[in-house]
Amino acid sequence: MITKKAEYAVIILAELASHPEGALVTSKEIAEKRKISVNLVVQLLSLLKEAGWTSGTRGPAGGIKLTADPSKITLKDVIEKVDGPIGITRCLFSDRPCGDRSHCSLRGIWSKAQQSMLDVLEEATIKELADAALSDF
Amino acid sequence: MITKKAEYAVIILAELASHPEGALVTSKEIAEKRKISVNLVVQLLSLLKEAGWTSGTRGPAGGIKLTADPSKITLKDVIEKVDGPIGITRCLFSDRPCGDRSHCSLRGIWSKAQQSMLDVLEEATIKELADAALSDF
DNA sequence: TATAATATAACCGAATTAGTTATAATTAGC
DNA sequence: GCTAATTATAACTAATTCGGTTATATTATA
Repeated sequence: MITKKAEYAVIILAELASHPEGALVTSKEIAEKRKISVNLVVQLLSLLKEAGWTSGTRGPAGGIKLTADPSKITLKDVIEKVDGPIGITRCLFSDRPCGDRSHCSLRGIWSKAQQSMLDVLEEATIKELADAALSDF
Repeated sequence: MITKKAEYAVIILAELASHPEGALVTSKEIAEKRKISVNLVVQLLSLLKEAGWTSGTRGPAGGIKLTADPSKITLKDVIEKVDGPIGITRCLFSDRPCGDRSHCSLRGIWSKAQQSMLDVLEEATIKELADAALSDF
């Protein structure tokens, strides 16, 4: 399952993307507005920074800003960064069919189902979400 | 994630469907052929029976047989029976957006991604799998 | 009556998840 | 320089889930 942390990370990025480019937003502001524990926001920002999507300035008047183009960050990217590789079944975490078989029909179905899901998550970007979110609140 | 138990259940049904209609197959045979612990096979058969897909005859010369049309059992059915309701995010287990909002764009994306996956799993049947599996071994 | 088989429930250790706590580093303003 | 605000990072924890086992009862054959 896609974890809540991954979902929060998406929300945090969308929140950042909804501010003017380069604007600094504090963890606390994000946490309060999106109703996420400040601790979690801070923890997740660490990952987002590592991925090269955000950068922070410390001290009073500090905050976080986006450093990547939100139209280039897909939901799949964010999920993989936070949760690690995506797999709807344990089978798909291996790079070959189990046992010593060369082919497995079931694996083919899992793979197709997962790819179908990933297609949607690869098409959806943080920017789209940030734009749409304006009408959500 | 789709659990191994759900995956095993699918395999067990496919194995049963690969035998002549009405033929009795023992848990032990299934377990050995598909490399699943006998205990697990037995445990899962209990669920499959509950779903109305199989029935067993006890005693020596007993076994399990399919009682449902394998072309009517979809992978989604099996997964839901074993794992319970499917949800790729926690959000989708609730029947409304979180908070007191009437709309949530992110939820819409999760929903679309999940449905896309379910479309594949709803289209795939035990019969198809059983037929294809002949070439897998 | 012994044995082979299904049926059902309870249990268990390990991993994962969601979230917290603790602590360090940096910077602005007084 | 000191204090407070803020990011940065790591370690920890309680609760849940997962994969699998164990135990016991029931049924049917020979």
